[in-house]
Amino acid sequence: MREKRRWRKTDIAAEFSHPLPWRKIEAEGLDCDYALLFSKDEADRLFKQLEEEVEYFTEEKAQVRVFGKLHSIPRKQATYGEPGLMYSFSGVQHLARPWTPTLDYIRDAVTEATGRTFNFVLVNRYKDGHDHIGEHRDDEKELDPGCPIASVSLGAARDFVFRHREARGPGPRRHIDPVKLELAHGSLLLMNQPTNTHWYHSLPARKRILSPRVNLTFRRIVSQGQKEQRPSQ
DNA sequence: CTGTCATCACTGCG
DNA sequence: TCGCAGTGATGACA
Repeated sequence: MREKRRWRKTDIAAEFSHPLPWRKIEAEGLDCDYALLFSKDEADRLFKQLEEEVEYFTEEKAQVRVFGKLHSIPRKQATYGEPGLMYSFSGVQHLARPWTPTLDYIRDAVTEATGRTFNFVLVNRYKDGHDHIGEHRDDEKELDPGCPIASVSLGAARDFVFRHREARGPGPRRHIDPVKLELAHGSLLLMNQPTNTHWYHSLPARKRILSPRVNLTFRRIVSQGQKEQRPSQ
């Protein structure tokens, strides 16, 4: 959540009529805020609507080469946002589709709750507990470094794990306990700076989970033009 | 142009 | 069922 901001009447009305009980999640270099954004009934409705609306990348666009072998990614992905926005991950550039009504609605609810605006969302669908994502950071260079990433969870609750970059891999430099939490149906997790520079996160497989989860990570992408604005000699 | 660095998901265990 | 170690070709960047 942003501390300093200009208050508007609509903000104040929203804050005092529906104050969200935020849980602060902190560790060395990690700063997150977690809250239940939607009631179960509303989250159920939004999940169903997204299952009808969202068009995911086809299998061939969702292949990645890892250690010399091609694999289909163990989940489905889609990107939506302002017309013309491009986003690159896993070495592939994707063009954002225009906002759907439900993504529009959820984006506005996140803005209402956080005072932040977003121009892009990455949708990840995990069809069951076999689908997962490995440790990574959301550190794409086109992201606005001052804007948190807002992660909305709908569907099956899943474990979520943060690990410090110096406490992972063979021969970790330091021992730092991982930070684990469960992302509930209808929840919102804000990942504030500098979380994504020091901590990797993953959604590990949970083979007893049989139902799908849809995750929306709202981001602010800085346009190419803005990025190139820097003082010249 | 060249070297360095980070990356992604699977298999094969324990 | 979970999680760790080990597996490298590719692109970004200085």
